[in-house]
Amino acid sequence: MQKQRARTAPAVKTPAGKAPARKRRRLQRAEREQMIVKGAIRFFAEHGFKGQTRELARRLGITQPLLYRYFPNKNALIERVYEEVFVARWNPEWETWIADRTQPLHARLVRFYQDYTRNILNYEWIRLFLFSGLEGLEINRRYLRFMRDRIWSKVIAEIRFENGRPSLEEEPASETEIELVWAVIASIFYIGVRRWVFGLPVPEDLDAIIEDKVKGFLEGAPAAMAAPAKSANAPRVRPRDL
Amino acid sequence: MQKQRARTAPAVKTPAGKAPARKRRRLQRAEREQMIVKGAIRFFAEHGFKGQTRELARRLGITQPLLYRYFPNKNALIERVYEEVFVARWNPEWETWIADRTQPLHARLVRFYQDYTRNILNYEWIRLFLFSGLEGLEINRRYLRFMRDRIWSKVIAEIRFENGRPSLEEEPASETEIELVWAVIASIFYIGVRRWVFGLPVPEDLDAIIEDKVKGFLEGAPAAMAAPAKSANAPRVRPRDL
DNA sequence: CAATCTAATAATCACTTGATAACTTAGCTC
DNA sequence: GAGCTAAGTTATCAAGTGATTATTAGATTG
Repeated sequence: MQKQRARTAPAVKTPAGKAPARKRRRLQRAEREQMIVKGAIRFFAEHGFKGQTRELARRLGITQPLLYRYFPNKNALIERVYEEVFVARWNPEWETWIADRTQPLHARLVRFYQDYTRNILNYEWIRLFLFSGLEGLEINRRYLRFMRDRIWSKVIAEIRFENGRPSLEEEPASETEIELVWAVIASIFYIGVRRWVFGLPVPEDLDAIIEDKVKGFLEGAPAAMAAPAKSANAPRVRPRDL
Repeated sequence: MQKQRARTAPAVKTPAGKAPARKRRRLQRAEREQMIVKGAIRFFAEHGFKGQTRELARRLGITQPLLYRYFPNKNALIERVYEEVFVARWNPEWETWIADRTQPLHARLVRFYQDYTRNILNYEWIRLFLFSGLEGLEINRRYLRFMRDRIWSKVIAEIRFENGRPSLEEEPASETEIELVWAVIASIFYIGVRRWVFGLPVPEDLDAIIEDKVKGFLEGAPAAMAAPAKSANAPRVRPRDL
């Protein structure tokens, strides 16, 4: 709670020719909005969500209050950024591809992983995802849950099917299985972290890397999954502090 | 440049019994300093370096100006946090262990990687390292350079020696070699990211995982390194946007 | 080309936030 | 236990920062 000082109408009077008077460019509402969102995505990916609205406006070449004509507050703009990057870029066909049993599993997975990689392996996605994770934001958890429910479970189901093992309804996914499926994306994600967080050089031919990973995955995973999970049900401890 | 208003001495007069008057606990200078540093490490690991000094002070149970009796400004405190986490925790023996040819290479590497993992796989290190990377801070780059020069190069040198290949003086480390050495730590680091950034469960037995990774590394790396680097000298492109 | 609509700006508010200066007092010394 | 030293607090500054209000002006319409 903070006391609201009674706002006395300030009676603005332009001091007749003083400020540099920026040339005012008038855009269609939808067009300007899109421009703001696009700029905000880049801006927040660079500076995190604590980046300042004034600085964002400056980079967009507009005044800061204009942002508030398009979004009620800063948080609404941030929400929109998430929507645009994590939700709108989600390809619903991924689930279809993975489950399409007219194709060999290897081909399905390579197709999915390659397309998914194109989706997330860019400056904006990687950094925004990290920022949202570091702040413990709900969007981040939601995305990870979604990924697990929609993608990983399907991948596991298909591998089980391929190897004549029980369905997920009969036997829920083990930690080992989830772990193995995670590992593929993890290594791809980490390429992005190295590139856009640590500024390190990264390998060139992503498609080839993904094909390698999927190959290794399909060679090793089924056996590991079928095994009675030597450490899968072992207690999970915390390495150190907390 | 910002104009400095001439500070008129405000002649503070305590309003004789008004504030809740916190019980003042007086510590030795060194003791208080250590307490502040320790609290700051945790605090900045949670909130990033944009976390506010007032909030930090509140969590320490002290007043905010007291911080400025120990550090000239916020940045000095941040520098100290880095010093404490990234520099002071560096174990100079690591380099010795790796190069100690009285021991088998496998044992040396397992010993190093396990100890190094204990060093970095904790809430504070992982998150502070990410925050510093996201902000593009010099400490981050410096650490990575240091790691490459002091550790990776030695690991590569030892593997070369083990396999009767030319020394690093005769033939500088290839991208492939660096890539392979990186991969081991990368997968360990990523366990920390999953745990302390994304809040996901992680495998329990780190020592076993590391032993596996080192084993895999020593089985695969020498051959891959010796190969004429099929993609090592290939141009490195950027996946998408920038 | 004047009327009208609304995108865009200028001015400013209320609160935040790193930092400083003046004042207070815990606790040690003799 | 008076006096002193320095650890700690109170009050406050000035620039920063999200948000609001009143005004200006670019484009479209008839």
